[in-house]
Amino acid sequence: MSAEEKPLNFLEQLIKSDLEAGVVEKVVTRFPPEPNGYLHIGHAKSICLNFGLALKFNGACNLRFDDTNPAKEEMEYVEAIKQDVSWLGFSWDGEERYASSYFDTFYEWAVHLVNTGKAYVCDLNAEQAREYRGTLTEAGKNSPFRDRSAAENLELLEKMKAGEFEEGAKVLRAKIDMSHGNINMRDPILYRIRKQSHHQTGDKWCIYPTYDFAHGQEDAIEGITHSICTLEFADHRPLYEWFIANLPVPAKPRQYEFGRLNLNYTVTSKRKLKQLVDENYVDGWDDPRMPTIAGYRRRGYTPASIRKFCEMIGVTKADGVVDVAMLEHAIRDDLDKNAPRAMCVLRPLKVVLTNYAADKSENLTAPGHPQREDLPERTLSFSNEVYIDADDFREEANKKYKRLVLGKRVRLRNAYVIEADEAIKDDNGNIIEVRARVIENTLGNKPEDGINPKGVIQWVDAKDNTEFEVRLYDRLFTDAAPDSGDKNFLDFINSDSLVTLQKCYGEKGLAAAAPGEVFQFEREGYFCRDASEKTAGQCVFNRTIGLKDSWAKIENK
RNA sequence: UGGGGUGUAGCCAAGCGGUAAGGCAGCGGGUUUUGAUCCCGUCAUGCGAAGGUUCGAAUCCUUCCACCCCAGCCA
Repeated sequence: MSAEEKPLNFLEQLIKSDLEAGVVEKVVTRFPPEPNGYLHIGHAKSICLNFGLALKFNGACNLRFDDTNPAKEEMEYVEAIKQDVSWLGFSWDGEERYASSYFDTFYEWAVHLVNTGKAYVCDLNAEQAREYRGTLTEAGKNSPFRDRSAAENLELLEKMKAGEFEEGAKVLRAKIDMSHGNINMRDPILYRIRKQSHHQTGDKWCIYPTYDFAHGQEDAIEGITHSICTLEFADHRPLYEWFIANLPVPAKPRQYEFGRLNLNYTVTSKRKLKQLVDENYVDGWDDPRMPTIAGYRRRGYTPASIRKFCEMIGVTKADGVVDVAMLEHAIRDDLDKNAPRAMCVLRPLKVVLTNYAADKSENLTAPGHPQREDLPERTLSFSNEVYIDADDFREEANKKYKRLVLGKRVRLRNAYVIEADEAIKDDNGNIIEVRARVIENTLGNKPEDGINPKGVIQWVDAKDNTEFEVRLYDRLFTDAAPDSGDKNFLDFINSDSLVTLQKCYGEKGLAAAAPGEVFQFEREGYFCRDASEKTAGQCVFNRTIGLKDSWAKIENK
């Protein structure tokens, strides 16, 4: 289905009709992360949505840090977030924005609410406030401080701002309705006292606005037309609208909600991801097993594959769980089309070719990609000793096994057909070497005797190759829903999620692989030269994803 | 017993009163010097359930059921 045939999602339909009806002249969206952690695949969905909408409808999308809580936020995260959004391929409109740069305006607007009798300073502590708030089914009751005069409220607010009260001693609240069915409307908190310095504003403030008192106003200031957030904020929409209606804001943005992404076998909660990092279950936010943008990048996922995935899953208000196989399909599809091919032997088994001169060697050529003539050919060296994968040889096997078997033939990919004569074993009976013969004139030709090999395997010259480390990654969790119900996600960490293989042999051209470059190691999968500083000076390849393996299904039957 | 939201195949998802798109996964087959890719075929008499309106309902109405979110001075 072409792009123009693809049906519009509900937000695209909405924007299209808003544009046609003249409700807005130009669509402006925003991606508003809080800089309290690294971006993950769920954020990628939001990024693709917000930036994608702007692109599709010729609008603009801002990057805005929703930095209203200095206790949790750090500069490290704002830098990482900027890098990740850029890496995904999007450009925000102008400079990045910060909620904190509007703090003066927010304060003026708080004063405005106080002056219009719509906000008051409340002395209830957190516990008391909870009691007064009521429950989901019972109305709350008015705070005893609800009826302070505007003058008194103003004086107290100024003292809060001046740092004259301790944290938690007072808050500024909107005066709405303590019996409202929507708890967000029961006199929500606008400002709290936090005597902490902020990564952007330093020590200028000791009171900070809450999300509710900030978000819609940020949108209004920036001229956001469609403020898109996840479903759990739908309950906040009436409050969002209340502020827009009761404040002298320069525009009237509208909030819309969509269903956040859930992926099976994956945890996407910043808190839990942070725990995995802090407690060393993984090697940092960019560990290739992490569902973070940084993790996928290090793993070898391409920006295009992540964008494709986000397009595939769609945007709706239904909260479902997407099969991680969809993400895997997206990256396989991209890499199959674009990654240059190479050969690598993960578990080397030496094969000595007894009828090939021991002092001879030759250079063979192989296509860079079976379907892409634009990718350069590569040169493979060949000699009388090659490595093949230990899994590709058996002393005996049934007809389904299409690799090297004693007395049988196999094609060495891009090279000759060989026939195995003998398996050499050590004292424990382990096969340590195979002796085989090259079948004459089979480079590019079938055997002249008509006995064709059943299969093709990869190999590497044992005398001229590149040696490196390979890290095989698998899903981080063994359970499809590791954080559902009362489960503890840490109980389901896959102990085999990282298998490190030393002394893997790849064709010699791989020595020139650039950090971050991805190859298909034929018959194995896609592998990315690690680009992390953690492995600087070493040659390490991370497995992005294996090839689809129908043999595994046959074998496991 | 409150408020908000959602139910279309194993999963994601079109559908907007005219007779169930597409993708992922699966299954069967073909091509192949990658057990990959690619190609072909297959996969909902059924749209949470029951009633109703209509010539005609996944779409409209009624009732019911299930699931998700909300009682941070987090976002």
